[in-house]
Amino acid sequence: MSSFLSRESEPNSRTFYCRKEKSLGLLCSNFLALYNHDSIQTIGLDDAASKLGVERRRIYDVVNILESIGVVARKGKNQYSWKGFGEIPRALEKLKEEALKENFYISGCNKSLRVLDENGSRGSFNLKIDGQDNPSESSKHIALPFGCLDTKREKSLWLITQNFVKLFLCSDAEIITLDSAAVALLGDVHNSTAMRTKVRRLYDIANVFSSMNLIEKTHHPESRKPAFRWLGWGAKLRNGSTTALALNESKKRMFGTEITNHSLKRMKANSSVHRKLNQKENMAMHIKHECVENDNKMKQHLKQSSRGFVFGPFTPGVMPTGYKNERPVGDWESLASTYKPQYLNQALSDLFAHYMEAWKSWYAEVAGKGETHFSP
DNA sequence: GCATCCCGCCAGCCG
DNA sequence: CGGCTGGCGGGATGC
Repeated sequence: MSSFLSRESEPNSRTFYCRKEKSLGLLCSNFLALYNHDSIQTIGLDDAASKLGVERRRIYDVVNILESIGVVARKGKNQYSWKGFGEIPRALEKLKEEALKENFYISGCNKSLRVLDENGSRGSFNLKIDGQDNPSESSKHIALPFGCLDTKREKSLWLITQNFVKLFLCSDAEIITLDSAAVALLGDVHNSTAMRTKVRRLYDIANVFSSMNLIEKTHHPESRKPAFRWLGWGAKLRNGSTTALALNESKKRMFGTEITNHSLKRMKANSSVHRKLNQKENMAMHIKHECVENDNKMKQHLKQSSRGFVFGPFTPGVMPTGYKNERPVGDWESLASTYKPQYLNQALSDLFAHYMEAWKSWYAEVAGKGETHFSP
């Protein structure tokens, strides 16, 4: 049953490793929330890693994927610049164009996915992302001598991501399984090791894309196999109320709560308690908390989060003026009070309240940004 | 069991 | 040589 609830005994001596809490998708959401501000110009990888409470290695993953759709751009060593979501449509457009030029196509939705290039030597596409407002940076991504370009680049997360997107963009079938994508991007179905590796990467990519609601997980109609459906970027923005990020805002894991992540290895027990909510307790619009580590500390952090403590993406410093305006957040309040009682304990409810608050300010900002500016 | 995919080793590259 | 990058796949977790 509630096997996840580790409430009982040692309130402070055991922890459970919770994988979800550390997913790339969540990390991505947090990353985006943290840097999605006009004021953000440069993103330092170290900064990101420490603010989000993860190893630098993970930041590379996120950043590489984001870069492939234009959200960030590599500036130099250790530095990326924030381009913003506005770049996404452009980047997608560009990818689509490229895909068409490259004879990038797939046929059918579940089988015989195929990617071709002019010479039949798969993978030697001529991909470049930037272009528009990234003049001299064009080659920055590949700081490699020409010789080893293909091999290295061919396998980069960046390229895989772009090709993955192309698959969707050039496909009528909106649903693609990772296996078929892997086959398409690899060509060599016989190399099972390579396949496995490719699929692993695709999972990573799918994760962050899911967190941005660029794609969504489903099942293939016939094969019943797990698969992904392309949602694209435009749809959600128009939808007014929900943005990809908005949905995920609430899933914040506790990146930024220094105590965890870095040292918390799976299997390893340390001094934190951790709870997981029942799935049923999700509130409407997909908001759900995942695992909550370290209730007590968490609680404290939440309380003081309006002071100096860096609560991941919700750092006060990042959201300077609180709510710029009162927009359609009213319902959130009622929703909040509606759902709050369901939470098991005070900490969670606090946490929830915090989320609501953070979400509101975030929402206000985004809403204000999208259309008319209320305050300059 | 199989689908997922975190984690960190370690190999290139760069300054 | 040390630091930055990031491919890669072992093996734990989730369902």
